[in-house]
Amino acid sequence: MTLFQQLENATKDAVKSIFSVELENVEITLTRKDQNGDLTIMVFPMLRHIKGNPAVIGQQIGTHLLENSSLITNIEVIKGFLNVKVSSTAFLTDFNRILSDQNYGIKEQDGKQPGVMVEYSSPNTNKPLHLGHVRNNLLGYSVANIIKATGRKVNKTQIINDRGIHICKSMLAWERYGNGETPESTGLKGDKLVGNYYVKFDQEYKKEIATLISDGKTEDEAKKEASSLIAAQEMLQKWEQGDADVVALWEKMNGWVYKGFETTYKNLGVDFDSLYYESNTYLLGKDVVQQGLDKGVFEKDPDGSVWIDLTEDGLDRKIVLRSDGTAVYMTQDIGTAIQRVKDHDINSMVYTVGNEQDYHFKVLFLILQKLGFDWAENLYHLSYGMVELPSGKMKSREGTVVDADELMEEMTATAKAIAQEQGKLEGLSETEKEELYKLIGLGALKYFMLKVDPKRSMMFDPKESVDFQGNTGPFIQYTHARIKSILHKTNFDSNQLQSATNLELTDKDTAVIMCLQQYPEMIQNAADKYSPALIANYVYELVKEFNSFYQNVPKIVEEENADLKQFRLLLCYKTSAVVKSACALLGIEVPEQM
RNA sequence: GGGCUCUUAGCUCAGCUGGAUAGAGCACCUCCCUUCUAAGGAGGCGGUCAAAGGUUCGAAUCCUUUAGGGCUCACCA
Repeated sequence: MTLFQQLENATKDAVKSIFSVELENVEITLTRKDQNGDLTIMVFPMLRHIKGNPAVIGQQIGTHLLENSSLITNIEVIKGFLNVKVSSTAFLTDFNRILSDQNYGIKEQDGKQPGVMVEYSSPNTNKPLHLGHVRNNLLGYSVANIIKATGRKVNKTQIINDRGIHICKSMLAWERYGNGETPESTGLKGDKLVGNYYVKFDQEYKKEIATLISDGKTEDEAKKEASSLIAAQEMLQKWEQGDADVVALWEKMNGWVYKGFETTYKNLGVDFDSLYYESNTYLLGKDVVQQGLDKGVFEKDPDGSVWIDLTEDGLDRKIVLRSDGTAVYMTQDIGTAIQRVKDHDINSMVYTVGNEQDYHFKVLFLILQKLGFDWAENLYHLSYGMVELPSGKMKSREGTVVDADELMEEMTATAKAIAQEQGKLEGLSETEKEELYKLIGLGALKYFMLKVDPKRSMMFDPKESVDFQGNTGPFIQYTHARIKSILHKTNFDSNQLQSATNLELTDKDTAVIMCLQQYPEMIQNAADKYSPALIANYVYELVKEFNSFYQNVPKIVEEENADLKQFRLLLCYKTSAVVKSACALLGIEVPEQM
């Protein structure tokens, strides 16, 4: 039981014996730093059940607590705030509770409840991954970790958009304008090579349009009649008919792309438990449409197209099947969702997709609910805002896209430059240094992306790259390394955990313990809100608290009071463990030294 | 035009279910490296929480309206 819970129970008992009132819950917060005390009991909310002056009530409760509980040693009432000073014994007991838990805050999977599927990344195979994918991947991966930490099974997945006219465009350009280049022959990453041909297609297509227009065609006509576009459309038809040559080319080029993506994912530190390909799923969902018609959820128009009318739910009328009987995006997503529940032991899904699709997912979830799937109420759209650049939005046509691979390289280079400039990391081997630069550069990038509330659009300035000071990944990594250094230099052995008793703890000591205490709650909170930002900002707070402690408390190593020294080393030990664990949830590695 | 969403310090962002005098970092100014790692710490400057109403003991937080930004309203995905 946490200190909060203990104090809550004690307060309930106090209220019961003084006022004969049973409170459902008591609101307790950390005491403001400029006030005396550690915890604050809110009296105001009790006024609904207890009539009287809040200050007087607070005083009565406080006095009762002092007399009947060993939890606190002092009280101070200001208006409706009852500030209490927690006894050292209570702190120590609580600290021991935290210490004894090896994986503090992380729950074991019980395997009883069905799992959660978390989808993220979901790239197209005609373009390399960019900054937007980076935010998507980091969010999805982190949320998966956080949900896992609450004890649920998680299946990470991505749906790969590997078919369609855009894929045929790069295939056509490779055939028509290339000389049989391969990743091997060019030394390019496969996704980059294919992406280049997608750009090439667009360039040639535009040239054709210009020529046609100068020949007297209108712009619309030119766009439709350009030979490269027509050829791409024919290629798509051939693909759908299973034409051997087209399929072989498609497989070859997609294979290059997957290899390239694999490298990017590996560098980014994300992975997947299952994969879905749109080429396998794009026909799914059509059978469900018939079920929906039978149930009266959908309606058929005279031209044969099928719709769902959501006007009563405040939404629009939405098509689910074209008049020619082919599937639309929505149909596929319905089918894929059902398929996933069949394929895996899950009853919940998280879709990490940009907020431009908010409406789509609202409709999708509503349709699945109306179709009567019991898991449909456990679907969540992890919607995130755009990543904006100082120059404005990213536009592939204007070449303002920030490439994921280049970005990671730049971050690593920045880490290297700063480290060398400041003479850090001396005494390490070259390979060790290079690994650390990468670890720090990526830590900076990840933390920067994750500390922002997912739903908000965020500003990313590649020029200034990312700061290494203040609320940043490297600061957190750095603090962890320092703690490790302390433990190392004092030959601290975590296997011989012994907590001292009867210590005079300073405010700095208790501040760190208080912060540590909130870790499990933060994880649960972050999982409920699908927000790694909560964890990120929590770690920062903890690390900041620790740094303040570290510089203002007499040097731990030279502490004369043996018990106090032991206690503070334990505090260091647990802080580093929690920092490491929280960073793991964010997908950020922490170094032992830096 | 309809719907969704965002607006907090010069800049980038926190602020968990409403709680005390709104918090960090960057930038700017003062201090602190013979000190377990200065990628650090202590302090200063900086706010009408977009605006106006409302709800109540109490509102950055909830409701309404307004302004501004973003997204979205395809037989595209």
